[in-house]
Amino acid sequence: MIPASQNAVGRPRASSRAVIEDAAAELFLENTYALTTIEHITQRAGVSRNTFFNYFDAKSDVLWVELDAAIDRLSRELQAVPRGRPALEEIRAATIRVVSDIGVDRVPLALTQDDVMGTAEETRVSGLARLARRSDLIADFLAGHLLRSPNDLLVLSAANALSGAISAAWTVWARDGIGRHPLAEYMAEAFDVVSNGLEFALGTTSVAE
Amino acid sequence: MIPASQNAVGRPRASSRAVIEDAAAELFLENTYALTTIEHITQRAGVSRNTFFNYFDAKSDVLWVELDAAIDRLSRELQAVPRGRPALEEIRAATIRVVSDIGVDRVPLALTQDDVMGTAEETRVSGLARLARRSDLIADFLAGHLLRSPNDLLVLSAANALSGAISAAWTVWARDGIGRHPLAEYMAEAFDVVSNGLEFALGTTSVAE
DNA sequence: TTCTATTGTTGGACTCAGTACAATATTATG
DNA sequence: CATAATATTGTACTGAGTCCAACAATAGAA
Repeated sequence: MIPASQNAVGRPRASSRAVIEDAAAELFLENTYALTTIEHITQRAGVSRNTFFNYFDAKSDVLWVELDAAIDRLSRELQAVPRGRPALEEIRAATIRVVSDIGVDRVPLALTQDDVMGTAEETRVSGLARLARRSDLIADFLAGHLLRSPNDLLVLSAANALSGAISAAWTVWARDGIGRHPLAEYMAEAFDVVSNGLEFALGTTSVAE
Repeated sequence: MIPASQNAVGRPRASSRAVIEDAAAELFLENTYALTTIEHITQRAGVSRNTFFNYFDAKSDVLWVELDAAIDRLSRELQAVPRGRPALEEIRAATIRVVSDIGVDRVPLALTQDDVMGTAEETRVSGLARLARRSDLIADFLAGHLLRSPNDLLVLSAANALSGAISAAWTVWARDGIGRHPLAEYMAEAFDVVSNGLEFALGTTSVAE
């Protein structure tokens, strides 16, 4: 409930959205995601409970701010691709472009601090919604560029597989500890796996014991 | 609240679980998933609200009974595969085995009646949890058979891609209208896409306008 | 049969996410 | 300064999911 006038002079007042994000990030780390209520967050942020819902549709949205932004960018990048280009290559290039400026600073909360925040299940489900959104984007793109229906089995399989691989890159990057290698490297490797085929990537036979 | 004694003589009393499932299926169709409360379901089923939670952890679980069973079976099938076998082939075979006896009768509620039940978003999120579980199964299997970590990027990418393709097969099968072709056929095609590689499946260049 | 342990079912009280809507404050714009 | 647009708040509500203690039903042993 600290009024803006108590801020240092001249300093621009932080937007409610940013204040809420910061408060949430702190509390998730202190008390885990599950034990943090929206009321806690808004109390610390010094706003009313309803203000939270002005900026987020769900508690879990705060976890995925960065990823959502990345998916938004991917969407714009894909829309900008002219027809006639090799579809798979363009998806790969767009994905890596979007991801290449994601550094140690801007990372989805959920990914890096998953263990700290406990209850991976809680966060996973909401994360999966992002996977689905990305699948939709890619499916639409593929459908447009291959002149097929977005409900086509080939299109859907490919879109889901690609989105899954992208997810894997994010996940492993985070688990390895961001900063080891840039995310773009993981992304490229994950793409290769599905592009070239699992048959090729995994080999035809598994390791004997 | 109808006591069992009012049932026809000799007929074995239906388990609460089945009664709840049936009531839910009816109500979802009548009023959509979103507008059906757990109280509605249990009232029609003639049990108390708490009994619902004896059998299901969440309202959405009722939608996925069949799919959950299929994933359980997949898990058992994979565990039974001896070491040294070609991993990808075995996953493919196990998946198709599991799916081959799924007919018009036993279908996840959520898939077939998605439009009827309205609000696909609601159902999608819970469905994604199944995709994740299947990814985990496959990742564990691959890790074991390739002697790699389940957190390995190759393993995770492959697992996610496969699980995504499997999802696509279910989805398209349902959208096409079950009964057109057996699910196993869709499944085989979806597998081919990721196994042989998207590069191959999609071609290197897209269609020009 | 009767006693007993186990399992299934219920009631009740509770927390919290998310929604709806009207009222008020704040800011921008003429 | 007046007015419109936007941000914020208060209040009241629904419904999912949890917890726990009480109670009913059933099976098995004696």
